[in-house]
Amino acid sequence: MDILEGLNDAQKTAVQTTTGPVLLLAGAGSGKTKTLTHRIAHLIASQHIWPNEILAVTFTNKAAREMRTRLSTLLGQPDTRSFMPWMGTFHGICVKLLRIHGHHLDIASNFVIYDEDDRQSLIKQAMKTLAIADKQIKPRAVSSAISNAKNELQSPSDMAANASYPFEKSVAKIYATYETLRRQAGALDFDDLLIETVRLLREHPEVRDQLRSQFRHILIDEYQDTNAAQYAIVKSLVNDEHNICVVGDDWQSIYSWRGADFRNILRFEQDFPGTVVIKLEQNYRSTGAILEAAHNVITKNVERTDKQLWTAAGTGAPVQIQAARDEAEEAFNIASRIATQVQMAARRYRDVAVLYRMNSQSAPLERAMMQLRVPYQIVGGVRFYDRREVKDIIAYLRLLYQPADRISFTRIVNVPTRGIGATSLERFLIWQANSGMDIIEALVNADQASSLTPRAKKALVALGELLRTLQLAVTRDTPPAELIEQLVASIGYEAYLRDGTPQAEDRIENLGALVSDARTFAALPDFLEEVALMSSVDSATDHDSVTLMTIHAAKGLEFPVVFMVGMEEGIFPHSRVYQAGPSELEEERRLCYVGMTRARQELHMSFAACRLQFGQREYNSPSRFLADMGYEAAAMPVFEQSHDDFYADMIPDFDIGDRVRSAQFGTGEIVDVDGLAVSVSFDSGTIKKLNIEFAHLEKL
DNA sequence: CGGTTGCACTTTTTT
DNA sequence: AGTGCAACCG
Repeated sequence: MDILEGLNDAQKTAVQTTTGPVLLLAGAGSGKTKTLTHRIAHLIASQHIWPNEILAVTFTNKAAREMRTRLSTLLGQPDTRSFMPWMGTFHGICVKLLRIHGHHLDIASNFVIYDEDDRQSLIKQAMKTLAIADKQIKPRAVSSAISNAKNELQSPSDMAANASYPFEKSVAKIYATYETLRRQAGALDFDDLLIETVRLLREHPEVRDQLRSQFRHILIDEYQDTNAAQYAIVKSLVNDEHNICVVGDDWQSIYSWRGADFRNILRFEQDFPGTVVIKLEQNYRSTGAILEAAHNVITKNVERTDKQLWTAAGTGAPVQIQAARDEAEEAFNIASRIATQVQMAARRYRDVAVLYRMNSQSAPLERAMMQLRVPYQIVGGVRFYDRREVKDIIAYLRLLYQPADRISFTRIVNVPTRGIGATSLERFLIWQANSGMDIIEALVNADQASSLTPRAKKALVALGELLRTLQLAVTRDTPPAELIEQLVASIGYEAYLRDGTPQAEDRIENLGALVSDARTFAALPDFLEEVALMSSVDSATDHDSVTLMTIHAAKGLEFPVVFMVGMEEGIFPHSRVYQAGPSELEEERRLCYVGMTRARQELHMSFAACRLQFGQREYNSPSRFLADMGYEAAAMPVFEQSHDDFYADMIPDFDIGDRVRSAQFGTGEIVDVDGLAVSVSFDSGTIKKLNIEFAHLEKL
C-alpha cells in the first residue's frame, strides 16, 4: 500500500509535512480533497495516529461522506465509526460537542435546532411580546441583524451598547427577547451551534484542554469561508503542537454575506508562526480554454493573492457564449442541446449541470426540461425538508423530543384542524407558561385551565393524550420511521392532505419519502439532527439526470459540461451590488470564477435580452463578466424591444430536403428538423441526428 | 372558528 | 407570476 502513489510533488509535500502548521493554497480543481484524504490516511497508516485523534472539518456533509469512503478504500478498512476520524461540518461537530458538554452551559442535551423559518417565527413572537409592529421592522431584517451579531460574537447587551439608530435599538431589544424565548423552548439556532461552542471552550478550560489533547491533528477544508466564530473554535482547539492543516483558496470565497472572512486564510501565517505554505497550482479538472477564461474573469479583482493555475490537458473547446431572446428561449436552447447530445450518446444527463445566480431562475429551465423530456433534479431551492407536509411531521417529532419547543407546537396545534384557533392557543400558552409544566403535560391537564372554553379544553386534552402516547413510544426507542407511521395514522394526516388539490398526491408521496429517509436512522435525535443540518447538495440523488442549482450550491463539485445562464447585468452580477461597494462586486466575480471552474470539458454561458421578473419584463445588457473574458461588448448583439427577429440569423436555418456537407460524414440530405437537432441522411447510407450548433453543417 | 378572498411582496447566495 | 398572509364573512 503506497499512500503517496499518484500524487504530484506539491501534494506529496502536503501529505508528508505532518507536524506543525500547514497552509495549503489549493486552486480550483487542484486535487485538494484527494490531498486531504491521503494526508489523513498517511497520518493513520504511517504516523501511528489514532483515527479519533484526528479532527477533519469539511464544508458539507456530502464532502465528509465522500472523504470517509475514499479513506476506507485507501486504508483497506471498513467504513465504521470506530475507525474513522471526527469528520463533519463545523455545525455537525458543534452539535456533537454540545450534546455531550452542553450541560456546562445549561443547554439541555435534547435541544432542538431552529432553521431560518423557525427563527423568523420566534422573532415575530418576540416582536409581539414587545409590541413592535412588524410593518415597521421586517422580521427578515431582524433575523439577519441577529445572525450578524452572533457571528461577531456580540450579545444582546453588546448590541444595545453599540446601538445608535432607533432601528438598532429595537433590534437589540428583539434580540434579547428572542434569546429568552429560544432558551425557554430548548432550542439553538444555526449560529448558536457555533457560538455556544465558542463559549463552551472559553468558559470551561477543562473541556477545552481535554479536546485539545484528544485532537492531535486538525484539518480544515474551505478555510477561506470560515467566519469569526469558526475561527475562534479553531484557535482554541489547536494545542501546543500546532498540528493544523488548513486548505483553501481566497479566489473561491463566496460566503462573506454570511460572515465568512477570507482574510482568515491570509492571516494564517501570522496566527501560526513557522507555517509551511504549499501551493497546489496544477489543475486536473478543466481544459486550458476554460481555465484561461476563468482566469481572465478573476484577475480583474484587486483584493486577491497572485497565482497561476496551469493544466497539462489540452486547450479544448472554446467557451461558448450564446444569446437568447428571453429566458424561455435560453432555457429551451439548453434543454434541446442536452437532449441532442444525449441522443447522440456523446453525453449522459448526469454529465451536465446548469448553474444560475438565484433559485428563482430555475423555473423556465424546469419548464423547458419537462417539455423536452430531459430528466433533471434541482438541488436547493425549496428543499425537501422545507415542504409543508414534511415540516409538519418534523414539528411533531421535535415536540415529542423537546416538549418545551413552542415553535413546533404552534405549528402543529391545529394541524390537522382540531378546532383550536388563535384565541384558545394564546390562552393556553399563557396558562402553560405559568403552570410550570411542559407543553405535553400541560395539554393533558388543559381542563384545569379556567380561561379556556369547554370545546377548546376537550380538543387540547385529546391532543395531549395523543402526544403522550407517542412520547411513550419515543422513550421505548421506537425507530423514527415507525414513529412517523404511527403519528401519521393517529392524526389522520393523509386524509387531511387529501384536500382535493392536485398537489395532494405529491404531498402524500413526500410523506412516503420521509418515512424511507427516516428508516436509515435508528434513533430520533440522529434523524432530527440530519434533517436540521442537511445541506442542499447533501440531498442530491445519483440518478442519471441533469443537475440544476445555484452557483453557491455547486461549490466543490465538477461536471463535464456546465451551462451558466442569466449572464446579464442585474442578474449576475446581481443588481444589489450596484448599491453596495466594490467588495461585493469582487465577490460576484469570485462567484463567477467558481461557476466556470466547475466545468471539465465544455462551458456554455448564455444571456437573454429580456426576462420576466416579478411578472415584469426587464431588459438587461450582457454581463460585464463576459467582457472580462475577452468577449468584445461591441461584438455582442444589441437588442431592442422592437427587434425580435435577430435570433433567426444566429441559427442557420435548415429545411427538410436541403443538401449539406459535414466534415465528418461527408455530404447528405436533411430528412428531419427538430429545434436544433437535424437528422441527415448521408450519401454513405447512414442517418445521423446532429446538433447544428456544433456539427458545423455547410449548406450546399 | 374556519374558510375564502384579495392584497402585498418577492429575489441573492445557505449551514 | 406565484405565494403567503391578513381581513372579512358565514
